[in-house]
Amino acid sequence: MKSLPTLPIPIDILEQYVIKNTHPRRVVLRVLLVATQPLTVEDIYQKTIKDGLNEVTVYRTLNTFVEKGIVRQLFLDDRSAYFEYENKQKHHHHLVCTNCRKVVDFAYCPLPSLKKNVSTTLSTIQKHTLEIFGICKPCSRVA
Amino acid sequence: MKSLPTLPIPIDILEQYVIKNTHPRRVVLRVLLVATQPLTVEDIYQKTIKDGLNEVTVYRTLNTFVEKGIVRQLFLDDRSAYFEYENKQKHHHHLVCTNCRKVVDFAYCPLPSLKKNVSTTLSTIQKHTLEIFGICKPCSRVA
DNA sequence: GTTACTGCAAACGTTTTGCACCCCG
DNA sequence: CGGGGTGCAAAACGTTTGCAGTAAC
Repeated sequence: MKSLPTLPIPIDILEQYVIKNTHPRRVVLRVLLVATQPLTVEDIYQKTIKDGLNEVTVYRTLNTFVEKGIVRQLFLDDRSAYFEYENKQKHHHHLVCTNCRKVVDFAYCPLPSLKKNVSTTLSTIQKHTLEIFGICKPCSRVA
Repeated sequence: MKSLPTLPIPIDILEQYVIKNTHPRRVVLRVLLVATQPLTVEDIYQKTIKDGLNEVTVYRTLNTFVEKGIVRQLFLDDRSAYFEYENKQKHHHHLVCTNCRKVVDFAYCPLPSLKKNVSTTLSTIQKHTLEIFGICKPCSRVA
């Protein structure tokens, strides 16, 4: 039987990245830590209303986290941004069902084999995206 | 001396995709055909004002083109969408300079080697993104 | 005690919508 | 001539900003 991985503790993360340990930051971080897929600001805000958070504070908190490298911001063919806790241990990309919006992590990354080719144009690589969109198995059975 | 590739003619494309041949559509298509990199709606609108186009019409025209598969819509870590003429002959991805916003096409595509792996989750692949962001050589020399 | 964070209201840039008119096929 | 396309104004949406009050260190 596989043991569950221990989740990091919000306060420890805030301390580690040397940013003030405030209520909104602990709450947003907790939401992201337990999330099983990337969340929009609206998703996160809805889960934090009961803790008294303001939507603008969620935006500002997420921007701070992204700047500090605690959280990764993604764009999934939407008008809205998605956020996920940046787990440096397992870099990954995403498979997205365009029907039910379910997002599944995808371990393969092509970047290492591209670096040489890219370097003729870009002298520094900052980030990259690889997302694959389609219809997931459950959704294709229904349709 | 390399001969320039012949550009498709807007009217022919509109006919081929069976949509009404109107002034705004010909103008927007012409702009996309001669573009050397993906353009935002604002970019396109600016180039079509002199032809009397309305910004809303540019939006609607582009949405129609995307639905018909004439044009590809991309998201480049921005709040705004980018559009490029869908040249089915040469599928490609993008290298984006985060400093000067220059976008360069990138021929390599990892999808073929991923298909098998993806298929355990997605029964149909509709589209995919691969964009690499960094600092281009000219920009890195200045900084 | 300072500095940085938060909440509120208001502004912002991008995109969509409702409706009357117009033009392509 | 009918149905789809267009222009205009206005709304909707996601996100950012200014400012006064508050909390963390």
